[in-house]
Amino acid sequence: MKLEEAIKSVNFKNETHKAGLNILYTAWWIKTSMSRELKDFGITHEQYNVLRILKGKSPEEMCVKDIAGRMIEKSSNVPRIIDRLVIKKLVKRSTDLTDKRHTVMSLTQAGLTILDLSTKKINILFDKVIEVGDADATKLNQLLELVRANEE
Amino acid sequence: MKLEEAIKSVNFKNETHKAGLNILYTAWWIKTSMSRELKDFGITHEQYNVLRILKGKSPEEMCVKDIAGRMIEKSSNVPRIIDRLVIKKLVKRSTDLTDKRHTVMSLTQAGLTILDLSTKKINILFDKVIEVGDADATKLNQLLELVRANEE
DNA sequence: ATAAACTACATGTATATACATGTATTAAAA
DNA sequence: TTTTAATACATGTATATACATGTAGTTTAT
Repeated sequence: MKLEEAIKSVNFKNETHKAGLNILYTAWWIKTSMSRELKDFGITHEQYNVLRILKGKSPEEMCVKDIAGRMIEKSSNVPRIIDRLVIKKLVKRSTDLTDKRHTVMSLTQAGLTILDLSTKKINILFDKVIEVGDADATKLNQLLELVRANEE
Repeated sequence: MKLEEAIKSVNFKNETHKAGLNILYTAWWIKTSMSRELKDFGITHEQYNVLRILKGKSPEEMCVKDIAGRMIEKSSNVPRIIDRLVIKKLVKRSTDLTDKRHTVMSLTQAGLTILDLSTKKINILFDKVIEVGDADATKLNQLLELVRANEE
């Protein structure tokens, strides 16, 4: 669906304003698509993101700060997302004994299984549904970096 | 900041996967930038969005469904966002007498003032901070439509 | 060695997201 | 006309976002 239909608006101030809204809408679209795939596994896309980050360093343990630094949405409340993963026994949490301020996390076997299964679905989403082609994806990445070039 | 630094990741499955994460991260960046500008006015970017939508039809009143249909994030809970705008007296809410299922909203004078002032700040964000140029913005819009082309 | 500052995390509050369910009103069907 | 279905919205619950504050543990400075 074209942006114009999606938000029932035709008069954008200019192409840059439209691009801003288009990025916000497309991000919502991607998140919704991801959530739909993850629903069967009983995890949210934020919880999936944490599992994925943990696997990146696995079998090494990671502390909250390290995980937070890898989150896409920087204002995520990582301790609380982990609370839910611990309840579902997908993540193990313990205190680092060399520095007791650190809480360290690692995937459980169940967490690894859920992650592998759900990643298959997410990969289909990114490879089959989002069909932009390599050259266009590269161009898109360049343009998005340009959008954020003037860091606040 | 490059995506790689922002999420401390270098191994993306492919350019399309990277583009997906890049869209999510850039959307977070834009929302955060908007929220910072809106903070002085005591409104969130979702509340700003509703005010902007109301102005689009002003002085005509709009019902919840019409507003919801114009929201960027389709799963927004419009009645509750409006609750907060009504408390701040930025929006007036009443029941449509021709169909009492409809709740109709319109901007108050205060709402209009807040909207005009905050829009000045938001426009600076989109015109000065997000400096992509018209041709690049047009290309970006094309590529984002391509990302969403396979509607689920 | 003790106080002060810093760090990492937990927790609290307000708002938003995502989705399910309840309720009043209107329209349609039997 | 009475029942049934549909519509529009309000409300409830779990989770997440955004941000402030509290607290335990560690480091630094005196």
